Amino acid sequence: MGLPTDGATPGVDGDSVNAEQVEEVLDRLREGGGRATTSRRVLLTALFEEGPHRTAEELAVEVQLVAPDVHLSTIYRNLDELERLGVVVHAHLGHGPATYHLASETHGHLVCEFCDAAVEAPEEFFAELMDAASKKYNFAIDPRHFAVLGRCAACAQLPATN
Amino acid sequence: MGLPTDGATPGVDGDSVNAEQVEEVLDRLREGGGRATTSRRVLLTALFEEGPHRTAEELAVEVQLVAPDVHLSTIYRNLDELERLGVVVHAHLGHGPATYHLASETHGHLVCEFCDAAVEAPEEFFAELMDAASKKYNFAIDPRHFAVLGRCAACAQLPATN
DNA sequence: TTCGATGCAAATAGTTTGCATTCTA
DNA sequence: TAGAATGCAAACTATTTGCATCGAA
Repeated sequence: MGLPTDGATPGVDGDSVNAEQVEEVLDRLREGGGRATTSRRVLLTALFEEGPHRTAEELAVEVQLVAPDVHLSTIYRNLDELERLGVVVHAHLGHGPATYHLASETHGHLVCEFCDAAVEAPEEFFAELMDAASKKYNFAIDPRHFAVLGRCAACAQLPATN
Repeated sequence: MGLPTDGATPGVDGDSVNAEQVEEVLDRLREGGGRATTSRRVLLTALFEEGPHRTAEELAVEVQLVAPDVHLSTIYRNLDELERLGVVVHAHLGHGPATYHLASETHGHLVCEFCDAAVEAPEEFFAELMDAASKKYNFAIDPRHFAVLGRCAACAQLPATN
Protein backbone atom coordinates (compact mmCIF):
# COMPACT_ATOMS: atom_id res chain seq x y z
CA MET A 1 0.00 0.00 0.00
CA GLY A 2 2.13 2.84 -1.21
CA LEU A 3 0.93 6.28 -0.48
CA PRO A 4 -0.03 8.27 -3.55
CA THR A 5 2.60 10.85 -4.36
CA ASP A 6 0.39 13.07 -6.48
CA GLY A 7 -0.56 16.72 -6.18
CA ALA A 8 0.17 18.35 -2.88
CA THR A 9 2.61 17.94 -0.02
CA PRO A 10 4.41 14.85 -1.15
CA GLY A 11 6.43 14.21 1.96
CA VAL A 12 5.84 14.26 5.67
CA ASP A 13 2.40 15.55 6.43
CA GLY A 14 0.44 14.63 3.33
CA ASP A 15 -2.62 16.24 4.86
CA SER A 16 -4.79 16.68 1.81
CA VAL A 17 -4.21 13.06 0.92
CA ASN A 18 -5.29 11.79 4.30
CA ALA A 19 -8.00 14.34 4.85
CA GLU A 20 -10.23 12.30 2.58
CA GLN A 21 -9.80 9.19 4.63
CA VAL A 22 -10.36 11.15 7.81
CA GLU A 23 -13.66 12.50 6.51
CA GLU A 24 -14.63 9.05 5.39
CA VAL A 25 -14.27 7.73 8.91
CA LEU A 26 -16.13 10.72 10.30
CA ASP A 27 -18.95 9.95 7.91
CA ARG A 28 -19.10 6.43 9.17
CA LEU A 29 -19.20 7.78 12.68
CA ARG A 30 -22.14 10.02 11.77
CA GLU A 31 -23.96 7.17 10.12
CA GLY A 32 -23.87 5.34 13.41
CA GLY A 33 -25.38 8.28 15.27
CA GLY A 34 -22.02 9.66 16.28
CA ARG A 35 -20.69 13.15 15.74
CA ALA A 36 -17.77 14.62 13.90
CA THR A 37 -15.94 16.67 16.47
CA THR A 38 -12.71 18.56 16.29
CA SER A 39 -10.93 16.19 18.61
CA ARG A 40 -11.90 13.25 16.48
CA ARG A 41 -10.86 14.93 13.29
CA VAL A 42 -7.47 15.86 14.69
CA LEU A 43 -6.92 12.46 16.24
CA LEU A 44 -7.76 10.72 13.00
CA THR A 45 -5.45 13.02 11.11
CA ALA A 46 -2.66 12.09 13.46
CA LEU A 47 -3.42 8.40 13.08
CA PHE A 48 -3.42 8.59 9.30
CA GLU A 49 -0.01 10.20 9.29
CA GLU A 50 3.04 8.10 8.78
CA GLY A 51 4.81 7.24 11.94
CA PRO A 52 5.64 4.63 14.50
CA HIS A 53 3.10 3.10 16.81
CA ARG A 54 2.01 5.64 19.33
CA THR A 55 0.62 5.42 22.80
CA ALA A 56 -2.50 7.27 23.83
CA GLU A 57 -0.33 9.80 25.57
CA GLU A 58 1.84 10.38 22.51
CA LEU A 59 -1.23 10.80 20.38
CA ALA A 60 -2.59 13.27 22.90
CA VAL A 61 0.55 15.36 22.59
CA GLU A 62 0.26 15.35 18.82
CA VAL A 63 -3.38 16.26 18.93
CA GLN A 64 -2.73 19.03 21.42
CA LEU A 65 -0.33 20.71 19.03
CA VAL A 66 -3.40 21.52 16.97
CA ALA A 67 -6.14 21.47 19.56
CA PRO A 68 -4.60 22.19 22.96
CA ASP A 69 -7.73 21.59 25.00
CA VAL A 70 -8.28 17.99 24.00
CA HIS A 71 -7.97 15.93 27.13
CA LEU A 72 -6.21 12.59 27.42
CA SER A 73 -9.43 10.96 28.52
CA THR A 74 -11.05 12.14 25.31
CA ILE A 75 -8.23 10.51 23.38
CA TYR A 76 -8.90 7.26 25.18
CA ARG A 77 -12.62 7.51 24.56
CA ASN A 78 -12.10 8.26 20.90
CA LEU A 79 -9.57 5.49 20.44
CA ASP A 80 -12.06 3.14 22.01
CA GLU A 81 -14.74 4.30 19.66
CA LEU A 82 -12.47 3.99 16.65
CA GLU A 83 -11.49 0.54 17.72
CA ARG A 84 -15.15 -0.43 17.93
CA LEU A 85 -15.53 0.94 14.42
CA GLY A 86 -12.64 -1.18 13.27
CA VAL A 87 -10.50 1.77 12.28
CA VAL A 88 -7.69 1.31 14.76
CA VAL A 89 -6.36 -1.55 16.82
CA HIS A 90 -4.27 -1.42 19.91
CA ALA A 91 -1.50 -3.77 20.83
CA HIS A 92 0.39 -4.43 24.03
CA LEU A 93 4.03 -4.27 23.24
CA GLY A 94 5.98 -5.43 26.22
CA HIS A 95 5.40 -3.82 29.58
CA GLY A 96 4.54 -0.23 28.89
CA PRO A 97 1.35 1.42 27.72
CA ALA A 98 -0.63 0.08 24.78
CA THR A 99 0.12 1.39 21.31
CA TYR A 100 -2.42 2.24 18.66
CA HIS A 101 -2.28 2.10 14.91
CA LEU A 102 -4.56 1.84 11.93
CA ALA A 103 -6.30 -1.47 11.51
CA SER A 104 -5.38 -1.38 7.84
CA GLU A 105 -1.74 -1.79 8.81
CA THR A 106 -2.08 -5.41 9.80
CA HIS A 107 1.04 -6.90 11.18
CA GLY A 108 2.33 -8.63 14.23
CA HIS A 109 5.16 -7.47 16.42
CA LEU A 110 8.37 -8.97 17.57
CA VAL A 111 9.41 -7.01 20.60
CA CYS A 112 12.77 -7.28 22.29
CA GLU A 113 12.43 -7.83 26.02
CA PHE A 114 15.71 -6.11 26.65
CA CYS A 115 15.74 -2.99 24.54
CA ASP A 116 12.03 -2.76 23.65
CA ALA A 117 12.84 -2.54 19.95
CA ALA A 118 9.87 -3.64 17.88
CA VAL A 119 10.09 -5.43 14.56
CA GLU A 120 6.97 -5.52 12.48
CA ALA A 121 6.20 -8.79 10.81
CA PRO A 122 3.53 -9.16 8.15
CA GLU A 123 0.48 -11.24 8.83
CA GLU A 124 1.71 -13.99 6.53
CA PHE A 125 4.59 -14.51 8.84
CA PHE A 126 2.16 -15.96 11.35
CA ALA A 127 0.19 -17.97 8.82
CA GLU A 128 1.65 -21.30 9.80
CA LEU A 129 1.12 -20.72 13.46
CA MET A 130 -2.41 -19.57 12.82
CA ASP A 131 -3.08 -22.66 10.81
CA ALA A 132 -1.63 -24.96 13.43
CA ALA A 133 -3.56 -23.28 16.22
CA SER A 134 -6.73 -23.60 14.26
CA LYS A 135 -6.23 -27.29 13.61
CA LYS A 136 -4.80 -28.32 16.91
CA TYR A 137 -6.61 -26.09 19.35
CA ASN A 138 -9.49 -24.82 17.30
CA PHE A 139 -8.19 -21.39 18.15
CA ALA A 140 -8.31 -18.45 15.77
CA ILE A 141 -5.17 -16.41 16.31
CA ASP A 142 -5.36 -12.68 15.80
CA PRO A 143 -1.76 -11.77 15.05
CA ARG A 144 -2.34 -8.05 15.11
CA HIS A 145 -3.09 -7.64 18.71
CA PHE A 146 -0.16 -9.12 20.52
CA ALA A 147 3.56 -8.87 20.74
CA VAL A 148 5.80 -11.86 20.47
CA LEU A 149 8.60 -11.31 22.92
CA GLY A 150 12.19 -12.36 22.69
CA ARG A 151 15.59 -10.95 21.93
CA CYS A 152 16.53 -8.84 19.00
CA ALA A 153 19.75 -9.40 17.10
CA ALA A 154 21.64 -6.77 19.06
CA CYS A 155 20.56 -7.95 22.48
CA ALA A 156 21.09 -11.61 21.65
CA GLN A 157 24.79 -10.95 21.96
CA LEU A 158 24.50 -9.68 25.50
CA PRO A 159 25.22 -12.09 28.30
CA ALA A 160 22.23 -13.95 29.64
CA THR A 161 22.56 -12.25 33.00
CA ASN A 162 20.87 -8.99 33.95
CA MET B 1 -7.69 -26.63 48.77
CA GLY B 2 -7.16 -29.36 51.31
CA LEU B 3 -4.74 -28.67 54.06
CA PRO B 4 -2.57 -31.65 54.88
CA THR B 5 -4.47 -34.02 57.09
CA ASP B 6 -1.33 -35.45 58.58
CA GLY B 7 1.70 -37.43 57.57
CA ALA B 8 1.75 -38.30 53.90
CA THR B 9 -1.04 -36.77 51.78
CA PRO B 10 0.10 -38.32 48.52
CA GLY B 11 -2.25 -36.78 46.01
CA VAL B 12 -3.39 -33.22 45.56
CA ASP B 13 -1.23 -31.17 47.86
CA GLY B 14 1.81 -33.34 47.70
CA ASP B 15 3.56 -31.14 50.22
CA SER B 16 6.30 -33.52 51.20
CA VAL B 17 7.07 -34.03 47.54
CA ASN B 18 7.34 -30.34 46.78
CA ALA B 19 8.90 -29.39 50.09
CA GLU B 20 12.18 -30.71 48.78
CA GLN B 21 12.06 -28.49 45.73
CA VAL B 22 11.09 -25.55 47.89
CA GLU B 23 14.08 -26.07 50.14
CA GLU B 24 16.29 -26.46 47.14
CA VAL B 25 15.31 -23.03 45.87
CA LEU B 26 15.73 -21.56 49.33
CA ASP B 27 19.23 -23.02 49.41
CA ARG B 28 20.02 -21.34 46.16
CA LEU B 29 18.70 -18.12 47.58
CA ARG B 30 20.99 -18.47 50.58
CA GLU B 31 23.96 -19.20 48.38
CA GLY B 32 23.43 -15.86 46.73
CA GLY B 33 23.42 -14.05 50.04
CA GLY B 34 19.64 -14.17 50.33
CA ARG B 35 17.59 -15.43 53.21
CA ALA B 36 15.06 -18.17 53.64
CA THR B 37 12.05 -16.44 55.11
CA THR B 38 8.61 -17.69 55.92
CA SER B 39 6.99 -15.66 53.18
CA ARG B 40 9.36 -17.11 50.61
CA ARG B 41 8.84 -20.64 51.80
CA VAL B 42 5.07 -20.31 51.69
CA LEU B 43 5.09 -18.56 48.32
CA LEU B 44 7.30 -21.24 46.82
CA THR B 45 5.09 -23.93 48.25
CA ALA B 46 2.11 -22.31 46.56
CA LEU B 47 3.98 -22.04 43.28
CA PHE B 48 5.03 -25.68 43.36
CA GLU B 49 1.46 -26.79 43.83
CA GLU B 50 -0.59 -27.86 40.88
CA GLY B 51 -2.88 -25.19 39.60
CA PRO B 52 -3.62 -22.64 36.96
CA HIS B 53 -1.54 -19.58 36.38
CA ARG B 54 -2.01 -17.18 39.20
CA THR B 55 -1.68 -13.46 39.53
CA ALA B 56 0.36 -11.86 42.29
CA GLU B 57 -2.86 -11.07 44.08
CA GLU B 58 -4.13 -14.64 43.86
CA LEU B 59 -0.83 -15.92 45.14
CA ALA B 60 -1.02 -13.44 47.99
CA VAL B 61 -4.40 -14.82 48.99
CA GLU B 62 -3.03 -18.35 48.94
CA VAL B 63 -0.01 -17.38 50.95
CA GLN B 64 -2.11 -15.50 53.46
CA LEU B 65 -4.08 -18.63 54.24
CA VAL B 66 -0.92 -19.88 55.89
CA ALA B 67 0.86 -16.65 56.76
CA PRO B 68 -1.75 -13.89 57.07
CA ASP B 69 0.69 -11.05 57.55
CA VAL B 70 2.49 -11.43 54.25
CA HIS B 71 1.89 -8.27 52.32
CA LEU B 72 1.17 -8.07 48.62
CA SER B 73 4.25 -5.96 48.08
CA THR B 74 6.32 -8.74 49.60
CA ILE B 75 4.78 -11.15 47.12
CA TYR B 76 5.79 -8.86 44.28
CA ARG B 77 9.29 -8.49 45.65
CA ASN B 78 9.67 -12.21 46.09
CA LEU B 79 8.28 -13.01 42.66
CA ASP B 80 10.77 -10.55 41.25
CA GLU B 81 13.57 -12.22 43.10
CA LEU B 82 12.47 -15.68 42.01
CA GLU B 83 12.26 -14.51 38.46
CA ARG B 84 15.81 -13.19 38.67
CA LEU B 85 16.78 -16.62 39.98
CA GLY B 86 15.08 -18.24 37.02
CA VAL B 87 12.58 -20.13 39.15
CA VAL B 88 9.43 -18.44 37.93
CA VAL B 89 8.43 -16.50 34.86
CA HIS B 90 5.59 -14.11 34.43
CA ALA B 91 3.45 -13.70 31.38
CA HIS B 92 1.00 -11.06 30.29
CA LEU B 93 -2.17 -12.81 29.33
CA GLY B 94 -4.52 -10.36 27.73
CA HIS B 95 -5.42 -7.18 29.54
CA GLY B 96 -5.42 -8.04 33.19
CA PRO B 97 -2.63 -8.49 35.66
CA ALA B 98 0.42 -10.62 34.90
CA THR B 99 0.37 -14.28 35.82
CA TYR B 100 3.21 -16.25 37.31
CA HIS B 101 4.22 -19.85 37.02
CA LEU B 102 7.24 -22.08 37.36
CA ALA B 103 9.90 -21.59 34.74
CA SER B 104 10.09 -25.37 34.43
CA GLU B 105 6.61 -25.36 32.96
CA THR B 106 7.63 -23.87 29.65
CA HIS B 107 4.78 -23.24 27.33
CA GLY B 108 3.15 -20.49 25.39
CA HIS B 109 -0.39 -19.28 25.76
CA LEU B 110 -3.29 -18.86 23.44
CA VAL B 111 -5.65 -16.46 25.12
CA CYS B 112 -9.17 -15.72 23.97
CA GLU B 113 -9.78 -12.00 23.68
CA PHE B 114 -13.43 -12.47 24.41
CA CYS B 115 -13.66 -14.86 27.31
CA ASP B 116 -10.06 -14.74 28.55
CA ALA B 117 -9.80 -18.52 28.40
CA ALA B 118 -6.17 -19.57 28.12
CA VAL B 119 -4.95 -22.60 26.22
CA GLU B 120 -1.45 -23.76 26.97
CA ALA B 121 0.60 -24.77 24.00
CA PRO B 122 3.93 -26.57 24.33
CA GLU B 123 7.09 -24.85 23.26
CA GLU B 124 7.38 -27.08 20.19
CA PHE B 125 4.20 -25.56 18.94
CA PHE B 126 6.10 -22.35 18.36
CA ALA B 127 9.17 -24.03 16.92
CA GLU B 128 8.43 -23.10 13.34
CA LEU B 129 7.69 -19.50 14.16
CA MET B 130 10.83 -19.31 16.29
CA ASP B 131 12.84 -20.71 13.45
CA ALA B 132 11.37 -18.33 10.91
CA ALA B 133 11.88 -15.33 13.16
CA SER B 134 15.45 -16.31 13.72
CA LYS B 135 16.17 -16.66 10.02
CA LYS B 136 14.17 -13.74 8.73
CA TYR B 137 14.52 -11.19 11.48
CA ASN B 138 17.44 -12.52 13.44
CA PHE B 139 15.07 -12.45 16.37
CA ALA B 140 15.08 -15.05 19.14
CA ILE B 141 11.50 -15.59 20.21
CA ASP B 142 10.82 -16.47 23.80
CA PRO B 143 7.50 -18.24 23.60
CA ARG B 144 7.00 -18.45 27.33
CA HIS B 145 6.55 -14.85 28.07
CA PHE B 146 3.76 -13.73 25.84
CA ALA B 147 0.21 -14.55 25.02
CA VAL B 148 -1.01 -15.07 21.51
CA LEU B 149 -4.44 -13.54 21.32
CA GLY B 150 -7.39 -14.59 19.28
CA ARG B 151 -10.68 -16.41 19.63
CA CYS B 152 -11.24 -19.70 21.31
CA ALA B 153 -13.51 -22.33 19.80
CA ALA B 154 -16.51 -21.26 21.82
CA CYS B 155 -16.20 -17.56 21.11
CA ALA B 156 -15.47 -18.09 17.44
CA GLN B 157 -19.15 -18.83 17.04
CA LEU B 158 -20.24 -15.53 18.42
CA PRO B 159 -21.06 -12.75 15.99
CA ALA B 160 -18.20 -10.49 15.04
CA THR B 161 -19.83 -7.54 16.72
CA ASN B 162 -19.08 -6.40 20.23
C1' DT C 1 24.87 -8.25 65.40
C1' DT C 2 24.45 -7.26 60.83
C1' DC C 3 22.24 -6.61 56.69
C1' DG C 4 18.63 -8.65 53.91
C1' DA C 5 13.61 -8.94 54.05
C1' DT C 6 9.28 -7.23 55.52
C1' DG C 7 4.96 -4.39 56.59
C1' DC C 8 2.88 -0.40 55.73
C1' DA C 9 1.76 3.72 53.46
C1' DA C 10 2.29 6.40 49.81
C1' DA C 11 3.71 7.05 45.03
C1' DT C 12 3.37 5.77 40.36
C1' DA C 13 1.65 4.53 35.59
C1' DG C 14 -1.99 3.60 32.70
C1' DT C 15 -6.66 3.80 32.05
C1' DT C 16 -11.61 4.49 33.21
C1' DT C 17 -15.61 6.90 34.97
C1' DG C 18 -19.12 10.44 36.91
C1' DC C 19 -20.89 14.68 36.08
C1' DA C 20 -21.79 19.25 34.61
C1' DT C 21 -21.00 21.72 30.39
C1' DT C 22 -20.42 22.29 25.41
C1' DC C 23 -21.46 21.82 20.70
C1' DT C 24 -22.88 18.94 16.53
C1' DA C 25 -26.75 17.36 13.90
C1' DT D 1 -32.98 21.62 21.15
C1' DA D 2 -31.69 16.81 22.24
C1' DG D 3 -28.31 14.08 23.27
C1' DA D 4 -23.55 12.89 21.91
C1' DA D 5 -18.99 14.33 23.19
C1' DT D 6 -15.99 16.80 26.10
C1' DG D 7 -13.07 18.65 30.11
C1' DC D 8 -11.97 17.93 34.50
C1' DA D 9 -11.34 15.60 38.69
C1' DA D 10 -11.46 11.63 40.93
C1' DA D 11 -11.50 6.63 41.02
C1' DC D 12 -9.36 2.55 39.82
C1' DT D 13 -5.98 -1.36 38.84
C1' DA D 14 -1.50 -3.13 38.84
C1' DT D 15 2.81 -2.40 40.51
C1' DT D 16 6.77 -0.07 42.77
C1' DT D 17 9.21 2.35 46.35
C1' DG D 18 10.80 4.75 50.86
C1' DC D 19 11.46 3.89 55.35
C1' DA D 20 11.46 2.14 59.93
C1' DT D 21 11.40 -2.37 61.90
C1' DC D 22 12.21 -7.29 62.17
C1' DG D 23 14.57 -11.53 61.92
C1' DA D 24 17.78 -15.12 59.56
C1' DA D 25 22.55 -16.19 59.37
